[in-house]
Amino acid sequence: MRPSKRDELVRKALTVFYRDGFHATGMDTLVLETGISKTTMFKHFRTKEELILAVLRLRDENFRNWLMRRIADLSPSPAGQLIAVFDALGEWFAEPDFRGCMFIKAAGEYPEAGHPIHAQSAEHKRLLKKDLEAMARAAGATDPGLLARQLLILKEGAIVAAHMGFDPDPSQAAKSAAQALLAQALGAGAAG
Amino acid sequence: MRPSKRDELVRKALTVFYRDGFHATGMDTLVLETGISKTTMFKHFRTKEELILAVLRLRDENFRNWLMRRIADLSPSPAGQLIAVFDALGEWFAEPDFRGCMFIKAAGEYPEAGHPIHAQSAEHKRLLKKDLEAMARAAGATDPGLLARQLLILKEGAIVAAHMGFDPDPSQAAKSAAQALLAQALGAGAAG
DNA sequence: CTGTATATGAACTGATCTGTTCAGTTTGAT
DNA sequence: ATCAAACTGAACAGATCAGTTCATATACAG
Repeated sequence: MRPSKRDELVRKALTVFYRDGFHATGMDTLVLETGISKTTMFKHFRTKEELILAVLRLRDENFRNWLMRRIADLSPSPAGQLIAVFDALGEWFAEPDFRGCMFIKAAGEYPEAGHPIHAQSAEHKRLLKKDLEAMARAAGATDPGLLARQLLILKEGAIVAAHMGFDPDPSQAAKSAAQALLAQALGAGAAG
Repeated sequence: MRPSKRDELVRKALTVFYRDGFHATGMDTLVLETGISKTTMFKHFRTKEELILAVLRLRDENFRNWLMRRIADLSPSPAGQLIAVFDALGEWFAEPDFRGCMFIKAAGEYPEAGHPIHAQSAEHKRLLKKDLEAMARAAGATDPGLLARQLLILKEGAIVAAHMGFDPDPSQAAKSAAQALLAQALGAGAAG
């Protein structure tokens, strides 16, 4: 348990960056909000960017683990789990501290594709797509790649809708769309 | 043509904010990139926030006008136009300066729902939803509100996918999903 | 030609930004 | 008890932040 201060910093910085944004959060703010000295911060991370990258790594791990475990709890079958994704999203959206997707926000604040923060955010989405595609294949979809892409697009759209508040129940709207797409992807295979 | 400098400022500031982000763009950068003096800027807008709001108003007008005209050119029927939305998106994604949705980014950088910039960004999406819902109603969808919400979620997801680059052809994936949803929304009406 | 509105550059405020330096303190293992 | 590693606060650097001030310049209408 040696590097506990580092983990504590990353964990607490995550909540501040998520709440206020990356550019809007200064290192002095992090000193106040984490109670960790600036000297220690810059001993563990040479730059703010490195800290952000560590935060995003933690977020990726936390989020994907949470989602996969949640949908496994909600449904035993791969097809059911693909739909349960949107029930899990609905639970997330209802949390009082929900502020949208940290990776979408990171990619927005660092908009160049080549920027490390942007690239790492995109990687999180690619990993999600791989997870969905494996489930779509296990469910017996005719084109698991396409279904995974469509469901991922629905997921990202629902998150944006929930954060910006222009849809009264984005997870439900996305879920009904996902059901139609899944039925089509399974039905076509059975019929062909 | 009296307030031409003001319009010029808003137009040029839009490209810089869109390219680099809001917090990342300082007023001195705008002086360099627009060639307009800081004194003039702060005569037209009392704060940076007011300038951003004007930029977002222009962006809303430009984008919605462009989208509606483009889909009207691509298809004569409401149902065809709902699908053409995703062809139009594909053209936008292919532009070299494409950097995602300015309103999603604005809402990300100003994450509090009550913030004027966040609220105005959300309003843009609500106006888009109204446009889509009118088209869905004209197309004869059983539940025009639901179809509009689903298509809007697909649109936002496709934009995120295009910006973050985790889908090889997001507009096509979203379009095929939209076709399935539209067919369901029209078919159910004909069958019932 | 004159008066008014608009635009300009440059300097300035005071705060905040990322990152550094340094001298001293806490911590934990041996 | 000792020693090294980790942590601390505070001051500092130099740049940049939003926004102001002021004296001057340009444009245009009567």
